[in-house]
Amino acid sequence: MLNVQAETGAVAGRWLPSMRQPALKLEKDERWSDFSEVLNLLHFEGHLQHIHDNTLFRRRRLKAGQSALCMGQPFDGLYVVRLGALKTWMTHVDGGEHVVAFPMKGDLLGSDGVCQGKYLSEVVALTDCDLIRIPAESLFMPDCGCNDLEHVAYWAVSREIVQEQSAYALTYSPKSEVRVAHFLCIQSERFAAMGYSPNQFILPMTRRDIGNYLNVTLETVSRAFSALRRLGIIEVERREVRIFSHEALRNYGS
Amino acid sequence: MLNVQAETGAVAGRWLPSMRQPALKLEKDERWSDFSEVLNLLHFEGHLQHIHDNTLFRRRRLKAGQSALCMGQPFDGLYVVRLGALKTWMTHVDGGEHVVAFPMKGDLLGSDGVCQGKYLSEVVALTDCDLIRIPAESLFMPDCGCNDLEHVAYWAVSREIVQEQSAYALTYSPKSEVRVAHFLCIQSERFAAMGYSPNQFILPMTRRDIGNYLNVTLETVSRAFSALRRLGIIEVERREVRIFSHEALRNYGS
DNA sequence: CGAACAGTTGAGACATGTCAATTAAAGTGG
DNA sequence: CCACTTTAATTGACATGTCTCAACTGTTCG
Repeated sequence: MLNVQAETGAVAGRWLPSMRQPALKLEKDERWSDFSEVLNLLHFEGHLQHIHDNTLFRRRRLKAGQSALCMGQPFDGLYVVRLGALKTWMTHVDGGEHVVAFPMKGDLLGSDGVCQGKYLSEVVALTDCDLIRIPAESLFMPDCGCNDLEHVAYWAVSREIVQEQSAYALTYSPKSEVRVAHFLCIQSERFAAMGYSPNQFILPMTRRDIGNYLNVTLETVSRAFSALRRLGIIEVERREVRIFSHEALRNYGS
Repeated sequence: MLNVQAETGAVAGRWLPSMRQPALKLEKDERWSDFSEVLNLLHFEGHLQHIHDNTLFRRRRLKAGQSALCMGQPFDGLYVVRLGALKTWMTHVDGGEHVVAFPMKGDLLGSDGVCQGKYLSEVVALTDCDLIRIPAESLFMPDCGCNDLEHVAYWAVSREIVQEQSAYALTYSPKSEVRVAHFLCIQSERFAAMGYSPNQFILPMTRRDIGNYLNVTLETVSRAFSALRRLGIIEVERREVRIFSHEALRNYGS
């Protein structure tokens, strides 16, 4: 029998009546993901106890513009991005929007919700998205033995630290053009890591979002794009970006 | 018998020969901390299975200027600051120093080392320090049942995410004086959380460190301090800071 | 006492923010 | 299907904040 303990009672109840159907069909059901898919998405390479865990996780579809997580909402689990692009941000005291990250396929959402039991940032879908929910109940189960899931979550949250530090370091460069160049480098690498082309991609976010991420105004971002275009390093037409020289982009400003 | 499995074989071996001494004396030994002290330092308030865990953790003393963790070193555990102040930084591609955090009493070190098995930032002691080591071996023990320690680590690493996001948001404000004012606010709150006076404290870091943290030059930090002093909001004499109006400091620039 | 370092302050250059005008694209309602 | 509005993006002119370079002071440490 398939293990559905990871899902909430209410949702599991909706599925149980059709349990007579063969398991094979369930595995093809697009509304569920299994443990191994989560591990693949996260690129987890550590060692686990119960390698073939049958736990299933419910997916959650989002339309572009829909909110994935809201600040202050009680923590109900972590989410792994299966498809799409999102924006994590916090509202500054003066009302300004501070963009923390642009989560994409394989990234983790909600890791700031563990320690206080509520989410501390807003997450919105920039494109249509598909998330996998790792319910809070299954993250820490006192009555079970070794918990692979908590171990993976621990590892993934630690990885978030690293990514955030990198992003933080991104805003270090004194010149805005260098920051934008570095931003494009990282976006390119992320698309490559997801299996897409690193030379040509479509940015899911606006100039304003990039500005709020790099801590500059949207006009400065736009001017930086234009400057890089004039130098022949990139081609940019609205959201579409083509990189001619990764080398020049990486070494720009140094 | 006291549980020393959390310590490495080599270090435990150095202790074992004196095991005939009464346990009471061991508890008073300043080189060790127990689980409950770690929980108190972290301000952990969640629920655990084995509330009275006798695991002991070895402390590590550092003189001001000594390195606590080095980038690239293999991950050997997490550290909880018991005393003192430190600086976490990463070297930027152009050789510049990007300060990530100023860990103090109750803060966690090394959380960026979990996912790749090596530390990704440098940590140096700004003052004499006392750290508590949570060894990597004890963080994930496959052969034991429920692992409270991993659960606490998971929680603490998540808290790091939040603190880093806050710090990140700190560099949001366009004006450097506002950033410095906000920085002083947060330092004040942290001293208060550690049981010290929020109105008067001594900064453990240089103007350059603050600048590398807030992404401005040291001269700009100095000028911002002077400006806040002229406004009568603070008094500052080298590292000594006295805050006259938390209200004015918090609302400065808005 | 001299050397190195931390910190303050000033003057000028330069980068970025602000405000504004313009264009293109996308969504809205008759 | 077509005005109409809204939003995203680009670009220019100007004001301003910050960086750079520099001089100077006070402290700490050999």
